[in-house]
Amino acid sequence: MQRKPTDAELEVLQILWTYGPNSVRFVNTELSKNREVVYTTTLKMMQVMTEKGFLKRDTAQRTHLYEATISKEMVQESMVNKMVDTVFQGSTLKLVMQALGHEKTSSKDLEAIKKIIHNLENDQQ
Amino acid sequence: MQRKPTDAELEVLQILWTYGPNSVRFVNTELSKNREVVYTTTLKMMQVMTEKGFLKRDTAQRTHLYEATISKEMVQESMVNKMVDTVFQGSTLKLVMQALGHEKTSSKDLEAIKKIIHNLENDQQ
DNA sequence: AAATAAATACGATAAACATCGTACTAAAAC
DNA sequence: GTTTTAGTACGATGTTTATCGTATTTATTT
Repeated sequence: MQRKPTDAELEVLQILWTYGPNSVRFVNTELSKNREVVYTTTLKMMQVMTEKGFLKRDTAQRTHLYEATISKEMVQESMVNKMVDTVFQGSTLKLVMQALGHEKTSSKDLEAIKKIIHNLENDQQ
Repeated sequence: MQRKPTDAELEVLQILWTYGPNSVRFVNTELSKNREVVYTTTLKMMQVMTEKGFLKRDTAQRTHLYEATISKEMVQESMVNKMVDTVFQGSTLKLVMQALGHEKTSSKDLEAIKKIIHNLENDQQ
């Protein structure tokens, strides 16, 4: 991943991650649920994203199908790492504290996190 | 906070958050430890950041002093929230899982997180 | 006071982003 | 077989970002 995706590009990726390979029309319709976008704007963006290597496309049919080439997990990881570095002084703990402290985390989620910690602690020995 | 700070602006903020109000010279020297930056580039950036409202400056002396007007906590919170929304489907849990799963979190940090969870669980009742 | 150093002000520029209009092309509908 | 619809291609534009050079001003040194 040379450049990181921009905010607008993340919106496109999010849709393709959720629904799988799809047409420009589909992505544009999804995007339009949040904000106004002209069809050719979405088209151009997805073409640029293909040049950048974020997407690949299947041109077999008249309606081209685009697919994300970078995984959600990769992007999540690189974004988390970058954020930890730039605003949390390299401390994952601080990030987690922020995330838990300012959100109303459900007790079900808290339980899940406890389980993860439990597993990590066992692994580390 | 109208616009969010760019990556380069975050570097400047980070320095001012850490060392408090300081001169362009100081910030530029700090930045230069990581990468090459010409003095006037840093100057211009800090002037722009002042226009944007990210910094304020004291021009009483010939050497102006710049200070961050947005707190680290505010930026941290807005960045975490944005990230949760854009790449974690609104789930703080997923973010925390990512953060804990892919970093080597020390057992001391894990203990700290357990304490936070404990406190949250008590608060919620 | 003249020369040097250190600061700010300002404008120019190149690249990246986001947006959209127009032109063209292929399929579908009539 | 025309007309209408739905798609891609491509270029233009305005804005933001990051960068830096030059000019100017103020302080310090000699």
